Amino acid sequence: LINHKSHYPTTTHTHNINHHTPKHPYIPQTPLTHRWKECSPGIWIGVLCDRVWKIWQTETDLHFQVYPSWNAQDGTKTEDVPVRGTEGECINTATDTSYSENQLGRRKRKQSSTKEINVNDGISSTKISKPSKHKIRFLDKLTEDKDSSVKSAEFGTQVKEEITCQDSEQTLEDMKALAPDCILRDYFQLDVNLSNLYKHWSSRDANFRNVSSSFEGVRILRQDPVENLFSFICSSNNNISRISSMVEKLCENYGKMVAEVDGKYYYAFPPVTALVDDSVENELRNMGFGYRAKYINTTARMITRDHSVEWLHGLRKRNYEEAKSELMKLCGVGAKVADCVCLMSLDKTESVPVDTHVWQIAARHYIPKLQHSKSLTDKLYKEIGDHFRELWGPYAGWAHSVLFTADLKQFKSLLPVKVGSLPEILYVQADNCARENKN
DNA sequence: ACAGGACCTCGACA
DNA sequence: ATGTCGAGGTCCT
Repeated sequence: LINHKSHYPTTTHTHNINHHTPKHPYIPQTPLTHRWKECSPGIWIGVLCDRVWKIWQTETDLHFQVYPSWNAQDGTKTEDVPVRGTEGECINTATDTSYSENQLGRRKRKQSSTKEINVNDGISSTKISKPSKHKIRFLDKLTEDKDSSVKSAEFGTQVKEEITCQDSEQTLEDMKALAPDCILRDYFQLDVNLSNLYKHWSSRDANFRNVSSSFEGVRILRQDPVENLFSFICSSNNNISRISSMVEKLCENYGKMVAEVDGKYYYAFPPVTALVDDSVENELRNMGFGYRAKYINTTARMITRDHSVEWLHGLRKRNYEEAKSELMKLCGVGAKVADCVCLMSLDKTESVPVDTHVWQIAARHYIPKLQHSKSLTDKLYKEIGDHFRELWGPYAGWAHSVLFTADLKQFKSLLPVKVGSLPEILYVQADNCARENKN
Protein backbone atom coordinates (compact mmCIF):
# COMPACT_ATOMS: atom_id res chain seq x y z
CA LEU A 1 0.00 0.00 0.00
CA ILE A 2 1.52 3.22 -1.05
CA ASN A 3 0.88 6.40 0.81
CA HIS A 4 0.87 9.27 -1.59
CA LYS A 5 1.02 11.86 1.08
CA SER A 6 3.76 13.89 -0.46
CA HIS A 7 4.56 12.49 -3.86
CA TYR A 8 2.10 11.89 -6.55
CA PRO A 9 2.84 12.56 -10.19
CA THR A 10 2.41 16.27 -10.10
CA THR A 11 5.58 17.32 -8.42
CA THR A 12 8.60 18.53 -10.26
CA HIS A 13 10.80 15.54 -9.78
CA THR A 14 8.32 13.04 -11.01
CA HIS A 15 8.81 11.90 -14.54
CA ASN A 16 5.92 10.59 -16.52
CA ILE A 17 7.33 8.00 -18.87
CA ASN A 18 3.98 6.62 -19.89
CA HIS A 19 2.00 9.78 -19.48
CA HIS A 20 0.26 7.90 -16.80
CA THR A 21 -2.49 9.93 -15.26
CA PRO A 22 -3.77 9.10 -11.85
CA LYS A 23 -7.42 8.25 -11.74
CA HIS A 24 -7.84 9.46 -8.22
CA PRO A 25 -5.74 11.70 -6.02
CA TYR A 26 -5.26 9.15 -3.27
CA ILE A 27 -5.15 5.84 -5.00
CA PRO A 28 -3.61 3.11 -2.96
CA GLN A 29 -1.59 1.32 -5.58
CA THR A 30 -1.48 -2.37 -6.21
CA PRO A 31 -1.21 -4.31 -3.02
CA LEU A 32 1.46 -6.91 -3.66
CA THR A 33 -0.77 -9.72 -2.67
CA HIS A 34 -3.11 -11.67 -4.82
CA ARG A 35 -6.35 -11.26 -2.94
CA TRP A 36 -7.24 -7.59 -3.41
CA LYS A 37 -8.83 -6.00 -6.43
CA GLU A 38 -9.60 -2.41 -7.24
CA CYS A 39 -13.38 -2.47 -7.52
CA SER A 40 -13.70 1.23 -8.26
CA PRO A 41 -11.03 3.89 -8.46
CA GLY A 42 -9.16 3.99 -5.18
CA ILE A 43 -11.32 1.39 -3.52
CA TRP A 44 -10.02 -2.11 -2.97
CA ILE A 45 -12.05 -5.19 -2.24
CA GLY A 46 -10.76 -8.43 -0.84
CA VAL A 47 -11.15 -11.21 1.67
CA LEU A 48 -9.41 -11.03 5.01
CA CYS A 49 -10.12 -13.19 8.04
CA ASP A 50 -12.95 -14.87 6.17
CA ARG A 51 -14.78 -11.67 5.49
CA VAL A 52 -15.11 -9.31 2.58
CA TRP A 53 -13.68 -5.85 3.05
CA LYS A 54 -13.60 -2.68 1.09
CA ILE A 55 -10.76 -0.37 1.97
CA TRP A 56 -9.54 2.98 0.75
CA GLN A 57 -7.45 5.75 2.12
CA THR A 58 -7.11 9.48 2.28
CA GLU A 59 -3.91 11.23 3.15
CA THR A 60 -4.22 10.40 6.78
CA ASP A 61 -6.82 7.75 7.22
CA LEU A 62 -7.51 4.21 6.27
CA HIS A 63 -11.21 3.67 5.72
CA PHE A 64 -12.91 0.36 5.64
CA GLN A 65 -16.18 -1.43 5.31
CA VAL A 66 -16.78 -5.01 6.34
CA TYR A 67 -19.43 -7.21 4.88
CA PRO A 68 -21.25 -9.77 6.95
CA SER A 69 -20.50 -13.39 6.36
CA TRP A 70 -22.62 -15.30 3.90
CA ASN A 71 -24.01 -17.48 6.63
CA ALA A 72 -23.05 -16.78 10.18
CA GLN A 73 -23.86 -20.12 11.72
CA ASP A 74 -23.11 -19.06 15.23
CA GLY A 75 -25.84 -16.48 15.10
CA THR A 76 -23.62 -13.68 16.25
CA LYS A 77 -24.02 -10.57 14.29
CA THR A 78 -21.06 -9.80 12.21
CA GLU A 79 -19.84 -6.31 12.65
CA ASP A 80 -21.16 -4.00 10.09
CA VAL A 81 -18.72 -1.23 10.39
CA PRO A 82 -19.64 2.11 9.03
CA VAL A 83 -17.21 4.21 7.20
CA ARG A 84 -17.00 7.86 6.81
CA GLY A 85 -17.95 8.70 3.31
CA THR A 86 -15.32 10.16 1.09
CA GLU A 87 -16.44 12.89 -1.23
CA GLY A 88 -19.94 11.55 -1.08
CA GLU A 89 -18.74 8.22 -2.38
CA CYS A 90 -21.66 5.92 -2.20
CA ILE A 91 -21.01 2.41 -1.12
CA ASN A 92 -23.65 -0.18 -1.67
CA THR A 93 -23.78 -2.50 1.21
CA ALA A 94 -25.30 -5.91 0.95
CA THR A 95 -27.13 -5.58 4.21
CA ASP A 96 -27.46 -1.95 4.80
CA THR A 97 -30.14 -1.67 7.38
CA SER A 98 -28.13 -0.05 10.08
CA TYR A 99 -27.17 2.90 7.99
CA SER A 100 -28.83 6.12 7.22
CA GLU A 101 -27.75 8.83 4.90
CA ASN A 102 -27.49 12.46 5.70
CA GLN A 103 -28.17 15.12 3.17
CA LEU A 104 -24.65 14.96 1.82
CA GLY A 105 -25.16 11.39 0.89
CA ARG A 106 -22.70 10.30 3.47
CA ARG A 107 -23.40 7.17 5.32
CA LYS A 108 -23.59 7.31 8.98
CA ARG A 109 -24.38 4.61 11.38
CA LYS A 110 -27.23 5.17 13.73
CA GLN A 111 -26.03 5.20 17.29
CA SER A 112 -22.38 4.70 16.79
CA SER A 113 -18.86 5.72 16.24
CA THR A 114 -17.10 6.66 13.11
CA LYS A 115 -14.36 4.25 12.35
CA GLU A 116 -11.25 5.49 10.83
CA ILE A 117 -7.75 4.37 11.36
CA ASN A 118 -5.02 6.87 11.21
CA VAL A 119 -2.25 5.57 9.06
CA ASN A 120 0.14 8.24 10.02
CA ASP A 121 2.72 5.86 11.32
CA GLY A 122 1.29 4.63 14.50
CA ILE A 123 2.87 6.79 17.10
CA SER A 124 1.14 9.91 15.99
CA SER A 125 -2.15 8.15 15.79
CA THR A 126 -4.62 10.22 17.69
CA LYS A 127 -7.58 10.23 15.40
CA ILE A 128 -9.33 7.08 16.42
CA SER A 129 -12.48 8.62 17.66
CA LYS A 130 -13.86 5.79 19.70
CA PRO A 131 -11.45 2.98 20.29
CA SER A 132 -12.76 -0.47 20.84
CA LYS A 133 -11.38 -2.75 23.48
CA HIS A 134 -8.96 -4.28 21.07
CA LYS A 135 -7.86 -0.96 19.82
CA ILE A 136 -7.10 0.36 23.24
CA ARG A 137 -4.39 -2.17 23.63
CA PHE A 138 -2.56 -0.74 20.68
CA LEU A 139 -3.09 2.80 21.76
CA ASP A 140 -1.80 2.17 25.24
CA LYS A 141 1.20 0.51 23.82
CA LEU A 142 1.72 3.35 21.44
CA THR A 143 1.49 6.15 23.91
CA GLU A 144 3.65 4.39 26.45
CA ASP A 145 6.32 3.57 23.97
CA LYS A 146 6.21 6.76 22.08
CA ASP A 147 9.55 8.13 23.09
CA SER A 148 11.46 4.92 23.14
CA SER A 149 10.19 3.79 19.78
CA VAL A 150 11.14 7.03 18.16
CA LYS A 151 14.53 6.82 19.69
CA SER A 152 15.24 3.24 18.78
CA ALA A 153 13.89 3.67 15.29
CA GLU A 154 16.48 6.31 14.69
CA PHE A 155 19.00 3.56 14.89
CA GLY A 156 16.99 1.27 12.71
CA THR A 157 16.47 -1.12 15.54
CA GLN A 158 12.83 -0.53 15.73
CA VAL A 159 11.36 -2.74 18.02
CA LYS A 160 10.44 -6.23 17.65
CA GLU A 161 8.55 -5.23 20.76
CA GLU A 162 6.05 -3.26 18.75
CA ILE A 163 5.14 -6.30 16.82
CA THR A 164 4.54 -8.24 19.97
CA CYS A 165 1.51 -6.11 20.59
CA GLN A 166 0.11 -8.45 18.02
CA ASP A 167 -0.48 -11.71 19.78
CA SER A 168 1.84 -13.96 17.87
CA GLU A 169 -0.11 -17.09 18.70
CA GLN A 170 -3.16 -15.90 16.89
CA THR A 171 -4.27 -18.33 14.27
CA LEU A 172 -6.80 -17.39 11.66
CA GLU A 173 -9.57 -18.61 13.94
CA ASP A 174 -8.40 -16.32 16.74
CA MET A 175 -8.03 -13.40 14.40
CA LYS A 176 -11.60 -13.70 13.20
CA ALA A 177 -12.84 -12.88 16.69
CA LEU A 178 -11.07 -9.54 16.79
CA ALA A 179 -12.67 -6.19 16.17
CA PRO A 180 -12.39 -5.09 12.54
CA ASP A 181 -10.15 -2.14 13.21
CA CYS A 182 -7.90 -4.38 15.22
CA ILE A 183 -7.71 -6.82 12.34
CA LEU A 184 -6.72 -4.08 9.91
CA ARG A 185 -4.21 -2.54 12.26
CA ASP A 186 -2.59 -5.93 12.59
CA TYR A 187 -2.78 -6.67 8.87
CA PHE A 188 -1.18 -3.40 7.81
CA GLN A 189 1.17 -3.44 10.80
CA LEU A 190 0.31 0.16 11.50
CA ASP A 191 2.24 0.13 14.74
CA VAL A 192 5.47 -0.06 12.83
CA ASN A 193 6.74 3.46 12.43
CA LEU A 194 7.46 3.57 8.76
CA SER A 195 8.70 7.11 8.37
CA ASN A 196 11.39 6.62 10.97
CA LEU A 197 12.50 3.51 9.16
CA TYR A 198 12.59 5.38 5.85
CA LYS A 199 14.78 8.00 7.47
CA HIS A 200 17.13 5.38 8.75
CA TRP A 201 17.43 3.56 5.44
CA SER A 202 17.85 6.83 3.56
CA SER A 203 20.63 7.91 5.87
CA ARG A 204 22.60 4.83 5.00
CA ASP A 205 21.82 4.32 1.34
CA ALA A 206 21.84 6.95 -1.40
CA ASN A 207 20.06 4.70 -3.85
CA PHE A 208 17.29 4.08 -1.38
CA ARG A 209 17.02 7.78 -0.73
CA ASN A 210 16.67 8.46 -4.42
CA VAL A 211 14.11 5.80 -5.14
CA SER A 212 12.04 5.95 -1.98
CA SER A 213 11.06 9.59 -2.36
CA SER A 214 8.46 8.43 -4.86
CA PHE A 215 7.48 5.33 -2.97
CA GLU A 216 6.45 6.33 0.48
CA GLY A 217 4.25 4.19 2.62
CA VAL A 218 5.22 0.78 1.30
CA ARG A 219 4.32 -1.65 4.05
CA ILE A 220 4.74 -5.34 4.52
CA LEU A 221 1.37 -6.92 5.16
CA ARG A 222 1.06 -9.39 8.01
CA GLN A 223 -0.64 -12.14 6.11
CA ASP A 224 -1.99 -15.46 7.21
CA PRO A 225 0.82 -18.04 7.00
CA VAL A 226 -1.29 -20.71 5.29
CA GLU A 227 -2.58 -18.43 2.57
CA ASN A 228 0.84 -16.89 2.11
CA LEU A 229 2.72 -20.18 1.94
CA PHE A 230 0.50 -21.78 -0.67
CA SER A 231 0.30 -18.60 -2.70
CA PHE A 232 4.07 -18.42 -2.94
CA ILE A 233 4.37 -22.09 -3.79
CA CYS A 234 2.35 -21.14 -6.86
CA SER A 235 4.81 -18.40 -7.71
CA SER A 236 7.73 -20.49 -8.88
CA ASN A 237 8.81 -19.81 -12.44
CA ASN A 238 5.55 -18.04 -13.00
CA ASN A 239 4.11 -14.64 -13.75
CA ILE A 240 2.02 -12.48 -11.51
CA SER A 241 -1.26 -12.62 -13.37
CA ARG A 242 -1.22 -16.39 -13.54
CA ILE A 243 -0.25 -16.66 -9.88
CA SER A 244 -3.23 -14.52 -8.97
CA SER A 245 -5.61 -16.60 -11.01
CA MET A 246 -4.23 -19.79 -9.49
CA VAL A 247 -4.77 -18.46 -5.98
CA GLU A 248 -8.27 -17.54 -7.02
CA LYS A 249 -8.88 -21.08 -8.23
CA LEU A 250 -7.68 -22.51 -4.95
CA CYS A 251 -10.17 -20.34 -3.10
CA GLU A 252 -13.10 -20.98 -5.40
CA ASN A 253 -12.61 -24.72 -5.47
CA TYR A 254 -11.52 -25.47 -1.93
CA GLY A 255 -12.44 -22.46 0.19
CA LYS A 256 -15.80 -21.56 1.61
CA MET A 257 -17.82 -18.73 0.21
CA VAL A 258 -17.96 -15.86 2.65
CA ALA A 259 -20.15 -13.26 0.99
CA GLU A 260 -21.80 -11.99 -2.13
CA VAL A 261 -21.00 -8.38 -2.82
CA ASP A 262 -22.13 -6.38 -5.82
CA GLY A 263 -23.22 -9.57 -7.49
CA LYS A 264 -19.89 -11.31 -7.05
CA TYR A 265 -19.06 -14.21 -4.79
CA TYR A 266 -16.04 -14.07 -2.53
CA TYR A 267 -14.24 -17.06 -1.10
CA ALA A 268 -11.91 -17.58 1.82
CA PHE A 269 -8.56 -19.20 1.31
CA PRO A 270 -8.99 -22.92 2.00
CA PRO A 271 -7.70 -24.48 5.20
CA VAL A 272 -4.75 -26.85 4.83
CA THR A 273 -7.00 -29.82 5.48
CA ALA A 274 -8.95 -29.06 2.31
CA LEU A 275 -5.84 -29.70 0.20
CA VAL A 276 -4.63 -33.02 1.58
CA ASP A 277 -6.71 -35.51 -0.40
CA ASP A 278 -4.92 -37.65 -2.96
CA SER A 279 -7.31 -36.40 -5.59
CA VAL A 280 -6.16 -32.83 -5.18
CA GLU A 281 -3.01 -33.10 -7.27
CA ASN A 282 -4.86 -34.27 -10.33
CA GLU A 283 -7.63 -31.77 -9.86
CA LEU A 284 -5.12 -28.95 -9.66
CA ARG A 285 -3.28 -30.22 -12.71
CA ASN A 286 -6.52 -30.15 -14.63
CA MET A 287 -6.96 -26.58 -13.50
CA GLY A 288 -3.61 -25.68 -15.02
CA PHE A 289 -1.36 -25.62 -12.00
CA GLY A 290 1.29 -27.68 -13.76
CA TYR A 291 4.00 -29.18 -11.60
CA ARG A 292 2.97 -26.98 -8.70
CA ALA A 293 -0.08 -29.19 -8.18
CA LYS A 294 2.15 -31.79 -6.59
CA TYR A 295 3.95 -29.20 -4.47
CA ILE A 296 0.69 -27.95 -3.02
CA ASN A 297 -0.79 -31.34 -2.34
CA THR A 298 2.40 -32.74 -0.84
CA THR A 299 3.06 -29.72 1.35
CA ALA A 300 -0.52 -29.78 2.63
CA ARG A 301 -0.04 -33.43 3.54
CA MET A 302 3.33 -32.79 5.16
CA ILE A 303 1.89 -30.05 7.35
CA THR A 304 -1.10 -32.04 8.54
CA ARG A 305 0.74 -35.33 8.92
CA ASP A 306 4.09 -34.26 10.31
CA HIS A 307 2.99 -31.08 12.03
CA SER A 308 -0.17 -29.00 12.34
CA VAL A 309 -1.44 -25.60 11.37
CA GLU A 310 -0.48 -24.43 14.84
CA TRP A 311 3.07 -25.51 14.08
CA LEU A 312 3.12 -23.25 11.06
CA HIS A 313 1.85 -20.30 13.07
CA GLY A 314 4.28 -21.23 15.81
CA LEU A 315 7.17 -20.41 13.50
CA ARG A 316 6.41 -16.80 14.38
CA LYS A 317 8.00 -17.48 17.73
CA ARG A 318 11.13 -19.11 16.36
CA ASN A 319 14.06 -17.11 15.08
CA TYR A 320 14.56 -16.30 11.43
CA GLU A 321 17.09 -19.00 10.61
CA GLU A 322 15.06 -21.75 12.27
CA ALA A 323 11.79 -20.70 10.70
CA LYS A 324 13.36 -20.50 7.26
CA SER A 325 15.03 -23.88 7.42
CA GLU A 326 11.83 -25.50 8.70
CA LEU A 327 9.90 -24.05 5.79
CA MET A 328 12.49 -25.23 3.29
CA LYS A 329 11.80 -28.81 4.28
CA LEU A 330 8.37 -28.47 2.70
CA CYS A 331 7.80 -29.51 -0.89
CA GLY A 332 8.17 -26.72 -3.43
CA VAL A 333 9.63 -24.35 -0.88
CA GLY A 334 13.13 -23.12 -1.65
CA ALA A 335 15.06 -20.22 -0.20
CA LYS A 336 13.08 -17.53 -1.96
CA VAL A 337 9.62 -18.81 -1.12
CA ALA A 338 10.71 -19.49 2.46
CA ASP A 339 11.95 -15.93 2.78
CA CYS A 340 8.69 -14.57 1.41
CA VAL A 341 6.72 -16.51 3.98
CA CYS A 342 9.11 -15.46 6.73
CA LEU A 343 8.84 -11.79 5.82
CA MET A 344 5.18 -11.54 4.95
CA SER A 345 3.55 -13.78 7.49
CA LEU A 346 6.02 -14.85 10.16
CA ASP A 347 7.24 -11.47 11.42
CA LYS A 348 10.80 -11.98 10.20
CA THR A 349 11.49 -8.38 9.30
CA GLU A 350 15.12 -9.07 8.38
CA SER A 351 14.23 -11.65 5.77
CA VAL A 352 15.15 -10.54 2.25
CA PRO A 353 13.66 -12.69 -0.51
CA VAL A 354 16.05 -12.64 -3.46
CA ASP A 355 14.32 -13.21 -6.76
CA THR A 356 15.52 -12.25 -10.21
CA HIS A 357 14.45 -8.64 -9.67
CA VAL A 358 16.28 -8.23 -6.39
CA TRP A 359 19.30 -9.95 -7.91
CA GLN A 360 19.30 -7.42 -10.73
CA ILE A 361 18.81 -4.51 -8.35
CA ALA A 362 21.73 -5.71 -6.27
CA ALA A 363 23.89 -6.11 -9.35
CA ARG A 364 23.02 -2.66 -10.64
CA HIS A 365 23.36 -0.63 -7.49
CA TYR A 366 25.02 -2.55 -4.69
CA ILE A 367 27.28 -5.45 -5.65
CA PRO A 368 28.80 -4.77 -9.08
CA LYS A 369 30.55 -8.12 -9.29
CA LEU A 370 27.13 -9.75 -9.61
CA GLN A 371 27.03 -8.44 -13.18
CA HIS A 372 29.29 -11.30 -14.10
CA SER A 373 27.45 -14.01 -12.19
CA LYS A 374 25.65 -16.48 -14.36
CA SER A 375 23.11 -17.86 -11.95
CA LEU A 376 21.82 -17.16 -8.51
CA THR A 377 23.61 -19.79 -6.47
CA ASP A 378 22.93 -20.54 -2.82
CA LYS A 379 26.08 -18.72 -1.93
CA LEU A 380 25.19 -15.59 -3.85
CA TYR A 381 21.69 -15.71 -2.48
CA LYS A 382 23.01 -15.52 1.05
CA GLU A 383 25.57 -12.90 0.15
CA ILE A 384 22.92 -10.61 -1.28
CA GLY A 385 20.64 -11.03 1.72
CA ASP A 386 23.48 -10.46 4.16
CA HIS A 387 24.59 -7.38 2.27
CA PHE A 388 21.17 -5.81 2.59
CA ARG A 389 20.81 -6.82 6.24
CA GLU A 390 24.15 -5.22 6.94
CA LEU A 391 23.18 -2.07 5.08
CA TRP A 392 19.60 -1.61 6.18
CA GLY A 393 19.46 -3.30 9.56
CA PRO A 394 16.82 -5.46 11.23
CA TYR A 395 14.01 -4.26 8.98
CA ALA A 396 15.95 -5.03 5.80
CA GLY A 397 13.03 -7.00 4.40
CA TRP A 398 10.80 -3.96 4.64
CA ALA A 399 13.38 -1.80 2.91
CA HIS A 400 13.82 -4.36 0.17
CA SER A 401 10.12 -4.22 -0.61
CA VAL A 402 10.37 -0.51 -1.34
CA LEU A 403 13.02 -1.06 -4.00
CA PHE A 404 11.21 -4.11 -5.29
CA THR A 405 8.02 -2.11 -5.72
CA ALA A 406 9.86 0.65 -7.51
CA ASP A 407 11.34 -1.95 -9.86
CA LEU A 408 7.97 -3.26 -10.97
CA LYS A 409 7.08 -2.21 -14.46
CA GLN A 410 3.77 -0.72 -13.50
CA PHE A 411 5.43 1.72 -11.12
CA LYS A 412 8.38 2.78 -13.24
CA SER A 413 6.60 5.94 -14.28
CA LEU A 414 6.71 7.19 -10.73
CA LEU A 415 10.48 7.10 -10.47
CA PRO A 416 12.10 10.46 -9.91
CA VAL A 417 14.38 12.01 -12.45
CA LYS A 418 17.25 13.96 -11.11
CA VAL A 419 19.78 15.79 -13.20
CA GLY A 420 22.69 14.31 -11.36
CA SER A 421 21.70 10.77 -12.13
CA LEU A 422 20.63 11.11 -15.71
CA PRO A 423 22.65 8.24 -17.13
CA GLU A 424 21.20 5.91 -14.60
CA ILE A 425 17.68 6.99 -15.30
CA LEU A 426 18.25 6.46 -18.99
CA TYR A 427 19.23 2.94 -18.18
CA VAL A 428 16.10 2.46 -16.17
CA GLN A 429 14.03 3.76 -19.01
CA ALA A 430 15.72 1.43 -21.42
CA ASP A 431 15.09 -1.42 -19.10
CA ASN A 432 11.52 -0.35 -18.78
CA CYS A 433 11.08 -0.27 -22.52
CA ALA A 434 12.60 -3.68 -22.85
CA ARG A 435 10.09 -5.10 -20.45
CA GLU A 436 7.23 -3.23 -22.06
CA ASN A 437 8.11 -4.86 -25.32
CA LYS A 438 8.26 -8.29 -23.89
CA ASN A 439 5.03 -8.09 -22.05
C1' DA B 1 29.82 -25.27 -4.48
C1' DC B 2 28.27 -24.53 -8.92
C1' DA B 3 26.26 -25.06 -13.55
C1' DG B 4 22.65 -26.96 -16.28
C1' DG B 5 18.34 -28.80 -17.32
C1' DA B 6 13.50 -30.25 -16.61
C1' DC B 7 9.27 -28.85 -15.08
C1' DC B 8 3.48 -26.85 -16.50
C1' DT B 9 1.09 -23.20 -18.64
C1' DC B 10 0.06 -19.18 -21.06
C1' DG B 11 0.59 -14.83 -23.31
C1' DA B 12 3.55 -12.05 -26.16
C1' DC B 13 6.23 -11.80 -29.96
C1' DA B 14 8.68 -13.13 -34.32
C1' DA C 1 -0.50 -19.59 -38.69
C1' DT C 2 3.04 -21.95 -35.84
C1' DG C 3 7.30 -21.72 -33.03
C1' DT C 4 9.95 -19.81 -29.38
C1' DC C 5 10.59 -17.49 -25.14
C1' DG C 6 10.29 -16.50 -20.42
C1' DA C 7 7.84 -15.44 -16.25
C1' DG C 8 8.57 -12.94 -8.62
C1' DG C 9 11.81 -20.95 -8.60
C1' DT C 10 12.49 -25.67 -7.12
C1' DC C 11 14.53 -29.96 -7.54
C1' DC C 12 17.73 -33.13 -9.31
C1' DT C 13 21.99 -34.56 -11.49
